[in-house]
Amino acid sequence: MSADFKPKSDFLATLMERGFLHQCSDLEGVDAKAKAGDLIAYIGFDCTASSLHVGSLLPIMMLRWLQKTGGKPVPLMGGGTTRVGDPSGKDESRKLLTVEQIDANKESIKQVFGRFLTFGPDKTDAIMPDNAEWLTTLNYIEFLRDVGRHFSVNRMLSMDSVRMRLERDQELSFIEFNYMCLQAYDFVELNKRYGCILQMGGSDQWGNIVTGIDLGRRMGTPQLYALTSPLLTTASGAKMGKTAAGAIWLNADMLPVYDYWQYWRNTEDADVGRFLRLFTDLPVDEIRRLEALGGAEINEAKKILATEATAMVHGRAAADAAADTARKTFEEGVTAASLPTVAVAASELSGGIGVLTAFVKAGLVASTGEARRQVKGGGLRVNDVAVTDEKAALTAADLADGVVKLSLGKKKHVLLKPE
RNA sequence: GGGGGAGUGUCCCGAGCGGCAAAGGGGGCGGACUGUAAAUCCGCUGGCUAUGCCUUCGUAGGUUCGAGUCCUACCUCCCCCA
Repeated sequence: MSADFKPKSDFLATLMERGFLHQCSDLEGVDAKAKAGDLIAYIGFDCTASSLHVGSLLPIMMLRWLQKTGGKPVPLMGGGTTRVGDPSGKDESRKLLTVEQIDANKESIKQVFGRFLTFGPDKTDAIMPDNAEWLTTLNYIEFLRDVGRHFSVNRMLSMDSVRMRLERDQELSFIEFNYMCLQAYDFVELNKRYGCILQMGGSDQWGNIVTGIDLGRRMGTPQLYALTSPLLTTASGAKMGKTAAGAIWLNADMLPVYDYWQYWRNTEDADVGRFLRLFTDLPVDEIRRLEALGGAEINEAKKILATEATAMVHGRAAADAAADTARKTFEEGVTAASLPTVAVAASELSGGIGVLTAFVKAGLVASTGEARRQVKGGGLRVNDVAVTDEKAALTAADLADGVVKLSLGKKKHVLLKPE
């Protein structure tokens, strides 16, 4: 887009320099607001799971930079919209979450934001409203009269998200058609309540955000703005944050810190520079130096990426510990006590556990059948010795320093600890 | 309302004469090669108390020694006509 635009504000300068900017409704308008120091911006987050995952990291980082450059970040919890259920996944028979589940998820998600943003009562302190506050009390008739009349169905039909569905003859439910109305209304409500003038989000949110701006104009808010970030994929085209083992969760109780560190450590060469810019606070000059490293030296950059990104979510100490565990495990071949640990009953171990079962217990494989196949392929190791006999049993004799080290492939290790 | 078509291995796409744990991809996982990368090559990709047993092809019945495959009803989606 406007590559020739020269931002005057630190906020936009940072976003552009680090690769966060995909589209903006009015660069100069946002720039002026940011420069003046009264930019209040929000991003909405779903409460469908009890943790956010790596996919949400990019928007969170945008809020972080906003705060660092003098703006006020507003992460909005979708407590209300989640009750309706985002219908975008096509024939995903979406199970409606109970209100209790949503509230529990919300509480769990909140913790993560504390790592990235400073909350409080001051001007640039973050606040975290929940759209349930205003959505759940809406009256249908009133909503139609006050808000619904401002929506032009003609215009909504012309929007990409809708048009593509219609052109492909795919089902578009009424509720989904309404989703953008609710989101647009959020924007207006946040403006009235908190003076929020900018909504950010992924590039897929563009249409919804612009609809909010439009609604705002009709309902008499000041000029509102939209800003989106690019859709993130790895250099090989895979979606960020999903692996076969599951999503890369941000909460430590859903994914061990060590595994989180490993996720970043295994970044593809071609992504290192981009990810350093997006997911760490390192100065851009430093990143330029790191991404220029060639051959095996790029691994140093990956370790820095992993540690910095992990420190952001889990704290510096935990990140250093993960880095240290990795160094011992991979570079020195030593069993580090801080590898992810799974407890087993001591009595069970003394009686002997089948190797296959042990690997299932450790969570390294999903079933004994899979374990069996991995044995055939030479993928399982106990205390760094390949498993060849699937009928073998683990006993107390296999304990080394009080634990049994189980490995799947070269990278995944779990310690089995009797208790 | 009438006519036509479709729903397959719980990641996705997709073949499937009445003998089917079900072709082929993609994705994923393991192995080799490397640098814990990419690319490439090879293997695996329903479950279990495992030379056998159990569960899978929209749902429920039926025909048959035997049904993903044939019949009936129902559900959902798509197309054409009204």
